[in-house]
Amino acid sequence: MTVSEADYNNMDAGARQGDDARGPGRRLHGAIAHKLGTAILSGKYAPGEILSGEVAFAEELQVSRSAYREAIQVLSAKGLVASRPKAGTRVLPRDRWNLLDPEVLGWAFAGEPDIEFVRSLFELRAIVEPAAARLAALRRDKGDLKSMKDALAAMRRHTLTTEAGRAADRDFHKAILQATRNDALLVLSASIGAAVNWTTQFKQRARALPRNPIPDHVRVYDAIAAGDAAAAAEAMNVLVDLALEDTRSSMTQS
Amino acid sequence: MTVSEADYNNMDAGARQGDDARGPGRRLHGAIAHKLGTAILSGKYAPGEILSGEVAFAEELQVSRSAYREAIQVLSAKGLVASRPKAGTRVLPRDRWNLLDPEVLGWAFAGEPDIEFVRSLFELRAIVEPAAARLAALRRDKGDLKSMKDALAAMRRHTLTTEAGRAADRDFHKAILQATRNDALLVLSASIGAAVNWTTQFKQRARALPRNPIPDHVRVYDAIAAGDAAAAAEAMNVLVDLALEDTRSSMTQS
DNA sequence: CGAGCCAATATGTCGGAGTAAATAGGGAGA
DNA sequence: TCTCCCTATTTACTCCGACATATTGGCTCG
Repeated sequence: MTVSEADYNNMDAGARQGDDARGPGRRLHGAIAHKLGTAILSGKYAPGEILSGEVAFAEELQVSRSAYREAIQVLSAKGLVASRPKAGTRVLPRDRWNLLDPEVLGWAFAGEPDIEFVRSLFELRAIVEPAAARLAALRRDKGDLKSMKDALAAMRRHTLTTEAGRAADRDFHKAILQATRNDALLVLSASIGAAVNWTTQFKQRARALPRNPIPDHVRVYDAIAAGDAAAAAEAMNVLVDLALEDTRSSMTQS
Repeated sequence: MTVSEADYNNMDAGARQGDDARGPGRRLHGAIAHKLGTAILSGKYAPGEILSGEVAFAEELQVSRSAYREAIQVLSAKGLVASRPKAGTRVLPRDRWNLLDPEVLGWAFAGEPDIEFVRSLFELRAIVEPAAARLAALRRDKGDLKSMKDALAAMRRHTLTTEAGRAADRDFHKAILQATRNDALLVLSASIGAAVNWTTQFKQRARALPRNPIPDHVRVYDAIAAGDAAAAAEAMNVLVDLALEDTRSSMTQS
C-alpha cells in the first residue's frame, strides 16, 4: 500500500495551513504545552523552579494526568523542562532551551519580546543570510531563480502590510536558502523566517514602513542571478542591516 | 522484551552541563522515541509513510499505548511526525524536521551518517564559528578568557581520543560562543557541538589523528585575547577547514 | 558522617468512552 | 446514465481516571 507522491503532497499542504495558522486550534495537550511554554518563556516560571506535582497541576488545569504528561513530554523534548522521580519537574536553565525551535520561538514572541533577544536573532541573521546569498549565487539553478522571481512578484502585488506579502517575503528568503543546497542552512530558514515574521509584524504595528523594500530585494536577486557571490553577500548584508534598523527604531519608539 | 537495554544507555552527547545536571537515566518513552527516531532518520520509514496504528505498534513493542503516545509526542515536538484522528501518524517531509535539535542530530549519526549532511553541517559551522570568533574578540571579558584557557589546558591533558578531551574541545568552542553575548548563537553551540562530537568520533574510528589540533586552537585563543577580530575570524576559519578536511578524508577512506 | 530505610513523586499500565475525519454509499439534479 | 453532494459508517487518534511500580531525596539510626 504505497501512498502516491501527489496524494501525500496535497495532504501535507492542506494540513500545514490547518495547524500552522491556528494557535489554540490544536489538541488538548498542545494547548497545555502552549500555555506552559509561554509561561516559561515569559519568565513566569524561573529556571530551576519546580512545577507543583503532576496531580496538582492536572487538577488545577482541569485535565487528566495523561494530557498533562504528554504536554510535559513536548516541553521536555524542546529542552524547557526535565522531570525526575521524586525530584519533580523543574525548568531547565535557559541555555538548555532549544530557542531555534519554531514553536519555542513563537512562545517567546507571544508576550512582550525581549529586545536583547531580538538583537541576537538579527545578529544571527546578519551572519547566516549573507553567507547563504553567497552560496546561492554559486549554486542556484533556473528553478531557484524562478522561485525567487515569483516571490518578488508576489511581494510587489501585496505589500508587507498584508500577511500574503509577508509570506512572499519569507518565500523569497527560503528560496535563497534552498538554492544553497544545504540542509542545515535550510532548517534555519524555518526558525529565522518565523522570527522575521514576528518582528515585521511589530514594524507594521508601530507605523507604516518608511522605505520601499523591493529595490533592496531586487539587488540581491540580480547579484544571485548574475552569479556574483561577493555582490550577493553585500546586497543581503545591507538588506538585513536596514531591517534591523527599522525594527530597532519602531521598538524603541513604542 | 522488545526494547533492548542498550537503547536506554545512549544518552548524553552534548547534554553535559556545569549545572546540577546529574546523569539522567533514560525512561521508557525516551527509549521508544530513540528507537523510532533512529528508524526515521535512517530512512527506514520514508516521509509520508504511515506508522501502523497506535494499538498495533504498542502491541508490537510490548508497551502500553500511553508509553507509545508519549514517544510520539516527543517525535511530533521535533517535527518528525504528525498524527491526526483517522489519518494515522505519518512521517513529515524532511524540511519539517528539526535537524538542529541535539537529540535529532544524535539519531542522525546513530547509523551510517549521510556524507552530504555532514558537509552541510560543516558548511554551517564554517559560516557561524568564524563570525562568532570575531564577535568574541570584541566582547570577551576576563571570565570568558579564563574559560577558554581552562578548556585548552584540559585538551592538552587528555587528547581527542578520550571522551574527556572531546568534552574539553566542546567547552572551548562553547566558551567562545558564550563570549559573543548572543543567545541565539549560544543555542547553536549545543547543536554544532553535538555534531562535532559525532564527527570527531568518526575521525578517531578511522585512524589516529594526523595533526596536533592544539596550536590551531591556541591561535584562535590568542587572537580573541588580543581583541583582534579579523585575526580571530581567520584563525577560526582555518581551524574549521582543517577539521572538515580531516573528516572528509577519513570518511571517504573508510 | 555514612548506611539504610521510608515515603513522596514520577513512571508505566490498562481499558473504555469520546471525537474527528476519510471513505463509501445513497439520493438528487442534469 | 453520469456527476455531484450529502450523509452514515467506520476507523484511529484523543482523553480519561484508577491502579501498580520504580526511583530517589531526605530522614533516621548507628
